[in-house]
Amino acid sequence: MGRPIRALLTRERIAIAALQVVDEEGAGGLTMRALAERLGVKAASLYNHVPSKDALVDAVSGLVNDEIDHAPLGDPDWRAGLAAYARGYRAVFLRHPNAVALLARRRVEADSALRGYDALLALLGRAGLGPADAAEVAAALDYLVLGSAMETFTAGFTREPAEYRPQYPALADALDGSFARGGGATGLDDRGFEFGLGLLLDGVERRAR
Amino acid sequence: MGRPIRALLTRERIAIAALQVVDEEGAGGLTMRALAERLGVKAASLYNHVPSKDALVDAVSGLVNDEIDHAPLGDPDWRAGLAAYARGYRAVFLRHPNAVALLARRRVEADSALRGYDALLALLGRAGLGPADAAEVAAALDYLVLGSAMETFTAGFTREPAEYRPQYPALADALDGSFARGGGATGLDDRGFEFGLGLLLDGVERRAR
DNA sequence: CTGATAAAACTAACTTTGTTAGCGACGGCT
DNA sequence: AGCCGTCGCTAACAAAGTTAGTTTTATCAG
Repeated sequence: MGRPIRALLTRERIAIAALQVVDEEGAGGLTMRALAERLGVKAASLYNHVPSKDALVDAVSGLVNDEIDHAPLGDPDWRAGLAAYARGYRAVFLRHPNAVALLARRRVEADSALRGYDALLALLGRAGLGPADAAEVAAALDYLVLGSAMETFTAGFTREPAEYRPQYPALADALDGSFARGGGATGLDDRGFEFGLGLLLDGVERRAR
Repeated sequence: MGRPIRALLTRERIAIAALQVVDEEGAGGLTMRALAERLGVKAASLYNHVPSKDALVDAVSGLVNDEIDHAPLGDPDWRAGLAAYARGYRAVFLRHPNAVALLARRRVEADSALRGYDALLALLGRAGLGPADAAEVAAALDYLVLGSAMETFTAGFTREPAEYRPQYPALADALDGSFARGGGATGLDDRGFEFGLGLLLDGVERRAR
């Protein structure tokens, strides 16, 4: 075919398509050939724009991270800002559940990620925390968000609550009681996250004095 | 070679070796051929004991989960028991950092895992929580433990604090301040986890009334 | 305008890895 | 003793990441 009149690919277009594949078919569905086909191209052509699949995954990781909105961290009301930031942060991961596994163990080298942490720590400083305390709170917040995005909790209980009752009565009670509050399985995940977030916000307030 | 006098392999021995490989060389190093070589055997022989690599990963996942000690959940002092359980839970993941990614998105079907959740929820009931509240606390605890095991927080900051200062002053302050408390990067991770755990325990106590 | 160079697509092929098929020696049951 | 199932082996396939080399075309210096 030779070089086309107009370039068919871009590093960015490739990354976007890759994220689509991951979202639609899971991380396992992301193969260079499948990705190429979606872009109307052959697999080898991707290597004119991306050095390796590993680098491609990094680019996808960057795309997802860029969806995180850091603006709430500038809110003068630190409590509202922190809550909004944490919820938005989590929402991004929930929008790309299949990508979480890809992102989790990657290094944070991107400038935007570092700026996000800097803004988060600055907000905690404004809330009245010393630097070392702020670091611990930021870590705990990170754990809560990331953990809730991995969502092993309700994802693990695939059967009906009643089926658990004979062997695991406390588990069945908990699932029944939680479902009664509405929202089904995601409702429980959401409330678990909100519970943790509320504790964190209160904890910041208490430690700030 | 033909059948050996004494069977060389067992499903269990294979899983143990697989976990060793993952621990030593990362999840990417786990190939059927590498695993077979470690066991003094050829790759195809593994399939006499394990139906697929996916099933093997499940077995590895089970091994790690079995390391979690559920005994503290029986402690009559629920607060001490819950803290010990959470720390032990997290310690297992920290002992197998490369395995976390394998475990995270797997279904919880194993009996031991369900029994663990049942015991956890029963403990929360003894602490005075209703079933729905207990479910939320259990979820939040899961998020904290899992998130802290994934450890993206300090793992992301590979440079010296001073190098961050020009662009990210609040981040540099936080790292400096945290390192002053000792323990280096893991110290920060530990304290972040302990901070979250303390909040959770206090939150349970408050909600129990 | 022309020609050299680099970009960007392609085809073909190599390597690694999961997996299957079929062979053969050996233990254990009838 | 004889059969059968076990269990390791060799050989090979298919899928997937990657590389080499070809071809066409944009770009830019002169």
